[in-house]
Amino acid sequence: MPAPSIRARVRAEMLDEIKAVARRHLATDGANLSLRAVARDMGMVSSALYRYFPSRDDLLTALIVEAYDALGAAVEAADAGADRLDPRGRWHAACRAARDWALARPAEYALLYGSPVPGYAAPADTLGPAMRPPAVLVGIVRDGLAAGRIAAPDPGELPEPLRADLAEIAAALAPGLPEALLARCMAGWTQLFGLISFELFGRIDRTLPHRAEYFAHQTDLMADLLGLPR
Amino acid sequence: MPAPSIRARVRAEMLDEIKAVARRHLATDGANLSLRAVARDMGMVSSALYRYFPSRDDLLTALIVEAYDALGAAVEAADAGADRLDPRGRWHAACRAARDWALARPAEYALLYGSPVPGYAAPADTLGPAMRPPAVLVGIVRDGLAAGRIAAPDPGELPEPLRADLAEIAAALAPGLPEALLARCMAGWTQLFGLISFELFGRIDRTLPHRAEYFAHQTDLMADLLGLPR
DNA sequence: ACCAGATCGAGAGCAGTGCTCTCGTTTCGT
DNA sequence: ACGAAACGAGAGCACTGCTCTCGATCTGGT
Repeated sequence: MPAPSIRARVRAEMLDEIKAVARRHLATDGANLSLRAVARDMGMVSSALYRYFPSRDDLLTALIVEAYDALGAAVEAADAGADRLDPRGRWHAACRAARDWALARPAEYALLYGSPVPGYAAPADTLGPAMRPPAVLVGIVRDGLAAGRIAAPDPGELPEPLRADLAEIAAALAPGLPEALLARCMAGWTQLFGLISFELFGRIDRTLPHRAEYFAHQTDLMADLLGLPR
Repeated sequence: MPAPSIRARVRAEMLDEIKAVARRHLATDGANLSLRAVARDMGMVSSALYRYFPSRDDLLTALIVEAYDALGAAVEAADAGADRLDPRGRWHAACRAARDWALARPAEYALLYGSPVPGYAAPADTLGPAMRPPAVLVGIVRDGLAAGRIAAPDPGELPEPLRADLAEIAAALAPGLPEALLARCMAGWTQLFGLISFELFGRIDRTLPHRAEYFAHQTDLMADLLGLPR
């Protein structure tokens, strides 16, 4: 084994602590994360932070990658915990896990799915983890189709150029998935994002206190659209 | 007539010019709008701006209100331009108008529907204009129902507490609209928001160049869910 | 065991920000 | 015509991200 030097160990711990403190600040102060405040909280001077992250954006990127992975893991775990032969149950479990994760960490969710800063271009590291939650949804539908529990919609509803685009995406994401079904998966994923964002960003009517029930019903509507068996 | 004084006229023009310059900066620099940069562009010193807007947040709020109204007006106009007896046509027209508006002003859309700054609480002035786009969608469905072209779904699909919540919202928004249909309207509105946000914030797969067709198909799926006649 | 080189934290400093206060000047209502 | 209100400019405060320098500490190879 490589026997990591003391310095390497301390540095790794430092990286983790910086991210932890930054996450704490994120929860209270929102996206306008102050490096100096983080440094102050750690008893350091701001310039010392630059030994660990070359810029504020790099710190944010690190937080984003970890958040994507945490969300993806939560959704995957929820799906894995549901009856494999019950597509609708898996669908609801996955959606609810995403909502629970977001409600518990609104600032981190906002970091992932809020409006991006114009200058900030998502580094390639974030692309993979970002696909994990939608991949779970697609996986549920793929399994249901393979088990003969979901019927493929009529492909004729898709105009040709769109069908070709979707076919290409399906080939990379879930080979064999009919294009019209992939389109419905994307609708479900879009809906899930919209639901959570609306709830988190205060766009749900104040006269709707039963939000968990509302969420369950909305995701159930999308399960209907997907043709998941009841 | 009140014969507005020269000063009042100049002040009104100044307010408009400040907002116009701020909108221009918003388009290039994103949500981190700099008051000093706006002032510089106007040949003023930053402190002079405070004669017109007491704080940066107030300027942003003014821009938000105007943007909400512009988006609402665009959606309403598109709906009004469609055949009143064709719910699906009106639905598509309204959705497309929202998308077109957003694509033409991504920064303003992000201002409206991006992640809110934690400290920033939406003033009451914004609540009314913010309801205009979803109100159009609800109106389309209400009209379709009144014309007997839309069937009300089984209310039994709603758990009781949720049904009661939706009934209260329906009473204020569209009296007589069945709760299950209102839920589908909200699903459509959520979907519309999600679609535009994903497209604008770069979350749509790069291998999907036919975005207008994709958008039309996705909104068509929601029209199916709403039971709009084809 | 030692020493050159890498790594680290502290501090000063720069350019930028939102915002406040003061001070003359201009305009308004009476 | 005059007091009061509105206005623009400027200085200044506290804050930000970030850079650079300067000692102190640790590391790996000899």
